[in-house]
Amino acid sequence: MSKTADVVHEIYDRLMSAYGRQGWWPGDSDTETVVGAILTQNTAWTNVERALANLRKASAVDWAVLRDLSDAKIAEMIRPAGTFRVKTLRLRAFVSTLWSQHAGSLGNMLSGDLAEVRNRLLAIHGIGPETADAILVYAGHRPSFVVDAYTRRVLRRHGLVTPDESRSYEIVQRVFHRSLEPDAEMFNEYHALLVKVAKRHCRNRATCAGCPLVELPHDESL
DNA sequence: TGCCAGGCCGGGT
DNA sequence: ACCCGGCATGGC
Repeated sequence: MSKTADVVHEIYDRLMSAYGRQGWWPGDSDTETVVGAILTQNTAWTNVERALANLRKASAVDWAVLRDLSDAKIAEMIRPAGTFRVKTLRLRAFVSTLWSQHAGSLGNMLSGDLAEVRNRLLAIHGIGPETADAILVYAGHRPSFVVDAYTRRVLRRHGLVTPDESRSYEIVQRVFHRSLEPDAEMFNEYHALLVKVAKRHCRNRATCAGCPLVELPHDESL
């Protein structure tokens, strides 16, 4: 048992004890989860919710409906999410691939060999590593750890990766994959908990106090 | 008021 | 292999 794995487990246990289950995207359809994953790229979640509300009102959280909607209509509805022209094209690319390669079935698209499914997602214009993993975990219920800026920061701060290593998505993800059992439900919670703790405590030095991880060995300068 | 949010792409080094 | 500018709304 490596020391790294112990710390990775310890962090999870502490965050879960402090905050409990986050239950990200619990009642939403997998379809809405995918749309949300694309809309939330570099965007505050409150803005994504407005966009999703517009789509719901138009019954557009549906692959066939989205397929038949014009770019202009989609752009208008998702406008509150920001970068809406770009995201319209990204949704279009996803819908297009879903129909051309998977008969419009998300379940079909997300089943099969995990590495292959992930590579297929990455091949879609606008789906990068984080969005692909978010789709896999939160919509596909597959164990592929989501790495974001918060994740990198926590690993860095607690000495699980060097600042240099923390820039590599691959390296950061590997820390989790080598330390944890491949459990989609746990990966779901772990990522959500990291976002939670970082938002509360990592904004600046002053908010560090009270962090559930403050008693673990760490370097505040990171 | 500026900076940032649950990134990604394309072009340049 | 990295680094950077662009994308754009709403909240603090």
